Order: sequence, then structure tokens, then C-alpha cells
Amino acid sequence: MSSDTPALAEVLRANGLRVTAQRQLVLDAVTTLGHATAEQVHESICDRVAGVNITTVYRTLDLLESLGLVGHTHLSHGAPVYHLAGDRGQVHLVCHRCGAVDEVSPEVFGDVRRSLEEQRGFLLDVGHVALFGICSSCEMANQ
Amino acid sequence: MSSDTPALAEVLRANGLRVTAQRQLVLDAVTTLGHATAEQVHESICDRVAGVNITTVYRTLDLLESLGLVGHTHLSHGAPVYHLAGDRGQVHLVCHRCGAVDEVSPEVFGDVRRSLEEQRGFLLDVGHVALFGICSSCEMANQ
DNA sequence: ATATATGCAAAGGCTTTGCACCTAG
DNA sequence: CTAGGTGCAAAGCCTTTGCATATAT
Repeated sequence: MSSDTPALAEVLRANGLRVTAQRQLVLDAVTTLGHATAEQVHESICDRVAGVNITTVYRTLDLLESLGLVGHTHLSHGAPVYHLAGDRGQVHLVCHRCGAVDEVSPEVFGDVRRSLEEQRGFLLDVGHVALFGICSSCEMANQ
Repeated sequence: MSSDTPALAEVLRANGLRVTAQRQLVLDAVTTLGHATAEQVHESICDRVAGVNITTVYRTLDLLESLGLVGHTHLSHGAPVYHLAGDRGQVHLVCHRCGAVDEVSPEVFGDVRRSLEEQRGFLLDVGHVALFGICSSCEMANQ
């Protein structure tokens, strides 16, 4: 795997940054995992290659985010979850009771997006949205 | 201030829990502050009374939340923010660039709520929603 | 060659836990 | 009286920072 994202190397060079194995590994891991915490990215990399430090994973995720290649979402109390920015942002549904994470298309936000933009000039970033509530299983189990 | 919320004492007793000064102080602080982190709640209490421990604030916020009296939202990387559960849930708009927090009425979520309930059986808890994006000031400044 | 990245270890926030003491009931 | 709550100190996660070493260019 190396051609899975639009030329990381080019983006790095275009910004005067260096192309390193670590950066490619981190981006590959995010791509493969879909959504993952820094720690999960780190573990995934360690499955392939030894000796990549978690500090570097954190730094690289920040870097890739500032380059617009990845984004992150806060699903719950714990660590934020990183994902490819190109994924037109899945919206996460987090169940308060059981912690399950489901995803829906960002299209459900069409109207909200429009209203916020018109009323407040706020540009909603759907990739960052996590919605909390009670999932259908818990709902049925509990009532 | 002591009659500002529907009888904390009664709710506590109904659940076989004890009515303590700390619990009333925490609930009062959340009421007064609107939205606040555990640390802010602690500070606010310390302005009135000395010697209430931050550990107790954390434990009490958890307790009040499990009793359904308060709720919390994750606005950004930092600490979660607590608010009265009775507040029909202000929706928070968090700017990624400048960190500003704005609020909108939960009504903007009417349609989303309905779709999620119909399509997924997911009961959206608007009080917990934080939306990320770029605020109008940053938008104008940056483009 | 040299500015940039990395690794390591240490510190930093925020939060939880363990245990002894205290207090509401 | 005694179950439950509090305070204190210590540890726990997740993350960032400082500095020496290594490496892409």
C-alpha cells in the first residue's frame, strides 16, 4: 500500500516538509483503520514495523490534520478518533448507554448546515460531528 | 439560592442518597454558571465556601448526571462542560480556529432528530451535541 | 551540510481510585 | 450507630514538551 491517498509525498514537498517513512505509515494506518485513536494508529503501525514512537504518531496526526489530509472527532470521554479528511465526513452516532458507535451520511445535516450558514455564518464541519443519544437496541432493552 | 432547581433534596432522598452541602453547592454552581467545566464549578464554589475538594466536585457531577439533573458536552479537546439537564439543551457551536463557543437553539435539529429516529431508531440527545466548524469572524479574517 | 524529524524520558492536564475520617440518617 | 460521603494523596490515562540524535534534502 502506497498509492492509497492522493500523493502524501507531493503535499509534503509542496509545503517544504520532509517525506518520511513514519508519515506514510501514519497516513496508511488511518486509511486502513477508517477511524482510530492515536494509540490504535500506533498499534497498527507496530504490527507492520517496529520502533515507531507514539510521540511521533501524535505529532504526525497533528501535521496531517493541519495539511488537511486527516481530521478528528471526539466520540466520547476518551481519546479523539482520526479519519481521512477525504471521507466526506461520516457522522458518528454514539450511544450513551452502551457506547456503540454507528455512522450516518452527512446528508442528514443538509438543512442544519444551511441554517447555520445563513443565520450565523458558521461553516459546519460535518467530519467533526459526533451525536450522542440512545441507540435502538438500548431503547428497546430499556423500555 | 436554594429553590432554583426542582428539589435536589427530594431527588436524593427518593434514591436513598444523602443530602449534603457539597451536593447543593455543586448543583447551584452549575445552575449559576450555565455551562462550566468541573474545575470552573470548583472555583465557583470556592468563591462562596472554603474547603470543598475538586474530587468531590467530580464525584458529585457524575452523581447528578446519573440522577438526570445535569448533563455534559464535549466542546473541544479539553474538559467537558456541565449544564442543567432541564435546559432543553443548547447546541454548542465550536470554532476550530479561534475556539469561540456560540450557542443555537436545539430547534435547528428538528429534522435531523426526526430522520435519525425514523431511519435508525436513534434518540438524539441534543443537550450533548457540539458542532465544530469555522465561525463567521474567522471565516472573514481568513478568506 | 543543515534544517527538520524522530525517539526517549519527563512533565503536563484532567480525572479516578484507595483509604481513613467524618457525617447525615 | 453505621452506611454512605468527603478529603487527601497518589496513581491513571492521554498528550505535549525538551533535548540529544538521526536523517531527508
